[in-house]
Amino acid sequence: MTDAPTEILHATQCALCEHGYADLTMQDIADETDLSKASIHYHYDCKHDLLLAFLDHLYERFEERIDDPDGETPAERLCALVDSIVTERSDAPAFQTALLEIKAQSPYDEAFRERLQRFDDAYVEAVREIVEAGVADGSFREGVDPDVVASFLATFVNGVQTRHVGVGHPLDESAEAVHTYIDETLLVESSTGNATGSSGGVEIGGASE
Amino acid sequence: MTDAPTEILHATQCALCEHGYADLTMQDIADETDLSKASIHYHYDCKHDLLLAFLDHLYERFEERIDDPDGETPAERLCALVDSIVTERSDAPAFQTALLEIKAQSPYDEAFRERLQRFDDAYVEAVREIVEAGVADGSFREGVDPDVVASFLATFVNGVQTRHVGVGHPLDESAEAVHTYIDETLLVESSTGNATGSSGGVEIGGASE
DNA sequence: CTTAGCTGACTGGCTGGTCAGTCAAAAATA
DNA sequence: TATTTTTGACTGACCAGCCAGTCAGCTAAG
Repeated sequence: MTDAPTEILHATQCALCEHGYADLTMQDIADETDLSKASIHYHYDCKHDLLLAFLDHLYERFEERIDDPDGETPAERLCALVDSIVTERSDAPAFQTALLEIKAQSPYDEAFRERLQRFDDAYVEAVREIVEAGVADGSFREGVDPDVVASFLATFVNGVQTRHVGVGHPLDESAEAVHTYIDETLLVESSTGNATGSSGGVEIGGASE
Repeated sequence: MTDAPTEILHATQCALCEHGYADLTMQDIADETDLSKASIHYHYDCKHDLLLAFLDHLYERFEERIDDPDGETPAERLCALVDSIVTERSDAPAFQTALLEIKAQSPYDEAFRERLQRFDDAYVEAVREIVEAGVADGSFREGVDPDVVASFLATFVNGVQTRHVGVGHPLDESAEAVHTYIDETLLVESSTGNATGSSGGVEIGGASE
């Protein structure tokens, strides 16, 4: 049994997946717990505070997830880092949608923006370090600028999520596109081998749920 | 003076910029017109119908805008097409935000999704044609697949908007990143000359007075 | 007894949508 | 032409439902 505040944060995630951010009510969250709506107000002063706490909670898990991605070579690690966001997870689709809703609210909310900035900064930095390692290591081209590539990939990954949520563009197609980008633009061209040890031969048209 | 329905659509855009999608009320829209809230219900049965009509209205302007972009060479035209969405305009930031809010609602609304799909399809197709022309024309590498590149750029452009709205990532930096991508990945490497002249662009919802 | 945790019942504000009725202009009628 | 009727555009007032947040009070543990 976890303590109430943590249980509420967990319930918030469930409720977000089921109802989305826009339609999220305190009652929805309460319904995912053994507590009443009033109890949630006992632990978190207002809805806004709860959401901020939730984002902070989420960031901690995010940080762990992107820290030290799987893979031997920088190319593999870079792909793993991209996939960690792009690849579909069990509860992902609905949750990604809710996150995009929150992103879209960030201009109206300084505190949200600040939190999202942390996610972005952490991700860009993680990518940058790997690219930097790849260049030092000799597996990436000499010309590549880690800062530029990191920002480019971060932007692209944002696009993957948005386009997936917005028009249902399949994630695996996007994933393959990034892998191709990494192989062709970043890697020094030795053999045509792709160090991209990702899902072999994914093709277009996977009907995503 | 325009007719009432058109005036209401215009008012919808203004209200969206001022209040965002999430906080948009029928009263907000009415306040941007000489009409009352009830009058808007006279012309559009419900809020949802009005929003759909607004998206249709927007699509018409979007189609015209991306049709036949400025530029002599395919590379120039491609950059113009990218810039037409990426480049900032006076009232753009707020409106881009509202559009992202709508995108984030698309999973909950079949009709929205259908409209957004049209935007995406039209844009991808416009890019594809230009890339195809570039390959035929010899200015782009032989290996490039117009479909893949078009989808890649469409995804990236989505990311540009999302990252701009979500964490305030500067648009011009993104624009430069795409230009670099086009120069280095698409263009056959003759002289390092970049045909990439960034032009004053337009985008999804240029509010014409 | 005190207090932390919790709750049902309630409130106040907001918002989409309705409705009876106003009004001017077009259409019909004499 | 003069008068009446119809109709399209519009409106203020109102309603029903929803939801964040409040509060007095309950209970069990220390």
